[in-house]
Amino acid sequence: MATKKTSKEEIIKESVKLFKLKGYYNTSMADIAKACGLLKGSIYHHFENKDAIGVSSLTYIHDFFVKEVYSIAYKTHLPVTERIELFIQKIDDYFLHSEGGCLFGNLALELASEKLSFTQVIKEDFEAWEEALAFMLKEKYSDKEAMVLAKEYVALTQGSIMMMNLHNNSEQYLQVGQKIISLLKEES
Amino acid sequence: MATKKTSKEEIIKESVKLFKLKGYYNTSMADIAKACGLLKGSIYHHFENKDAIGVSSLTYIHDFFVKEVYSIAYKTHLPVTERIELFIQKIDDYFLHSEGGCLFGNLALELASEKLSFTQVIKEDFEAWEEALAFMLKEKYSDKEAMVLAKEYVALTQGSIMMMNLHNNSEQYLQVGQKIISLLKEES
Amino acid sequence: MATKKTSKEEIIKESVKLFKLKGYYNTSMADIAKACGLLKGSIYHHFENKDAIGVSSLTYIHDFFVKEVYSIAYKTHLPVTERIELFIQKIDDYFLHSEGGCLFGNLALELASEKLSFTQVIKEDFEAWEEALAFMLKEKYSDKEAMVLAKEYVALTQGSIMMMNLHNNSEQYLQVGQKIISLLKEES
Amino acid sequence: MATKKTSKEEIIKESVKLFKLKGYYNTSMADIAKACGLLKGSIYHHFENKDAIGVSSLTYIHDFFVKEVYSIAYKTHLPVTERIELFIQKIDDYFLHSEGGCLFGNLALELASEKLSFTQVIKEDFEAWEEALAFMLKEKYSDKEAMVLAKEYVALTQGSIMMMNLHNNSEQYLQVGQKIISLLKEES
DNA sequence: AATGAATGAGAGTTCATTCAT
DNA sequence: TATGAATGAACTCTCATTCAT
Repeated sequence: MATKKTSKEEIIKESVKLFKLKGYYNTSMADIAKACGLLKGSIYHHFENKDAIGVSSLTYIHDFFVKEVYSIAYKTHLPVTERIELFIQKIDDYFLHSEGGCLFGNLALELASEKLSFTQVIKEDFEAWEEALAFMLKEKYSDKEAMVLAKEYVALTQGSIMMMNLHNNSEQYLQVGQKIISLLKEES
Repeated sequence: MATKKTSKEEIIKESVKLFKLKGYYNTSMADIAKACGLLKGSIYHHFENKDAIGVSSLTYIHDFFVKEVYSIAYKTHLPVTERIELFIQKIDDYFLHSEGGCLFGNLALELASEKLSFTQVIKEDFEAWEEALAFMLKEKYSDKEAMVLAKEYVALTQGSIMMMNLHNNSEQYLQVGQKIISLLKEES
Repeated sequence: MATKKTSKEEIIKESVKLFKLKGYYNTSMADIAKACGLLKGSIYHHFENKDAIGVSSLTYIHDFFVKEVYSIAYKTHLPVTERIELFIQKIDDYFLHSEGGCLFGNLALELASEKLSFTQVIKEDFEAWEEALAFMLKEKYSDKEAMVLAKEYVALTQGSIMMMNLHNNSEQYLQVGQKIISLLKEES
Repeated sequence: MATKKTSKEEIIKESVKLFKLKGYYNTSMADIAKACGLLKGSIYHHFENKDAIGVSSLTYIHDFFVKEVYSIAYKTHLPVTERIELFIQKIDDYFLHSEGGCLFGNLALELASEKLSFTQVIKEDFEAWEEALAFMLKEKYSDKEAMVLAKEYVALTQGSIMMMNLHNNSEQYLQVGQKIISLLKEES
């Protein structure tokens, strides 16, 4: 479903990389422009300002996760054990190859109290993630239990990405996915 | 004209608040100075540069946790159930009243790949936290299991603080501490 | 509100004037900008930093002297007496109308032990000057004598410019050129 | 005739060293204080401001030269050949061991058009130097010739110090003194 | 006399943004 | 659409100077 690969998308892709690695404030418009082979003035043909790039970057990643990952939870023609494994697989694939960790987590901590338009998208993503997980967990747990477990596992995943990022070491991270899977696979 | 006798510790305290709420790059020397009732130039009387304030802020909080929190784990004259409850109590007290979340977590995500002198202190703190937790868990679990659980709970705590911060809602956070306590209190 | 199309060369020309009159450290980026009708931030569009302006200024003057003055020495189709007169004429023309003296001499004394990239260009210029003079003097003197005389006359010229500058009086300076000419014109 | 070695003199001595090596504007009050083992605020007990240190430094060196060097010219109970040799000897002793060159020459070029109180002292020194030399040269040359030669040799000395300083090489400098001596010693 | 905290101006530099070409 | 020159505000940091202690 890859779309036109417009310049706009290229700018977003490069911005995502930079925001993850360098942070939002520490990434300049010149950094973004350089990464795209442009001059900084030229970016304003595509985005109104830096914040617009920030929001678009978050939305871009959010859309990817909704379409490619969270949607898996709702493919009820597949058994839930298969769905949860696919779900975790996709998430692991993404974060184990994502230099700089998770854009949502990073910007959540850097900008939480300052840029409300950003936190809005971040919250929406985390909620979609939690709901998708909870939807699957409800096959075995009560609605309330499922939601609590889902929230816990999203938080744990974010904390693990933070540690993985800090230590440049993915060992610990991997066990998170397996724990989630086992929540549904273990015989009760 | 002159003399207000601002101490290094005062500057650090104000900086910690600002760094947590606004982030590192988004906090200016003028912001810090203003919070201390000084002009921006005056801060350089106390700190060589902004990075020195950053490292000192991290070290200040780290020292507090080592002395006031992590040390509890090693007070072996107390029963482990009492120690873990005190330990969690102290951590909860801190983070439930800490506007802007956890300085270590926030700066870890904002600066991980950019300021190695910062990540050094952050790593040290997380390791001290993990070791203190593991030390208590070893009363009931193998050395290896204890360390795995400790790492998991530190990550989970960080992730929970992130969510609490994002949603301005402490509900979910509180259950993390209780889960850790129950790891040691439940009859096996 | 933009666009005045200031060229690099314009900035260099104004900088040379200012550096000669006020010295390097005492000339601010704002001074340079103002002389060019710009704001200080705008200069960074043309030069990476102040030192780059300094080196470019020295190089600009050096290139002028190489092309317009020192080259005269090597126009061997002209008799040496004509060459030396032209050579001295050009140098006099320059320094008698150069407010603030000689950029090379001034910056040599202000920055000799601090900015090695500057002293490099300054040395190169003085050496080119000495070699050009020596090349002409070799028509009447041995290689060694010619070089000694050349070095002496460059030093004397620099000292004379210093005095001319200090006293706002060109009398003494003018005799230096005549002495050099007479070195080649007098019957031995 | 060494006087009380007051703090004031110490500050001047350190300032002279720093001004010669780093230039006037590039030497901060903190630099001077540090060199004296003081804090920068303390200097203001001895000097009203930085310019006062600058003028005092120039005057200090000027007084030294008047008393120890230029005075030699007027000791008419000695033969002029002995006087000129002593004179040159003293000057060579000074400049061959003077890191950073000549304070008068350096500040002349850095501050000529900016600090008139400085140029005043500098001019006075150079004039005293020229007059002392001329006084001796008058034994063999007309008044006018003597003055012209004296001015020429002071300028040449300054130019030579500049080159010596720039190249970190004293070879060429030494011949200047000998040339002056030979002006009086050669049989006509 | 010396200290050390503070000042206030200004240094060099960066940055998001604008806009004529 | 892209460029590149310019803006103006803000940034980190330095400096000469002041003054209560």
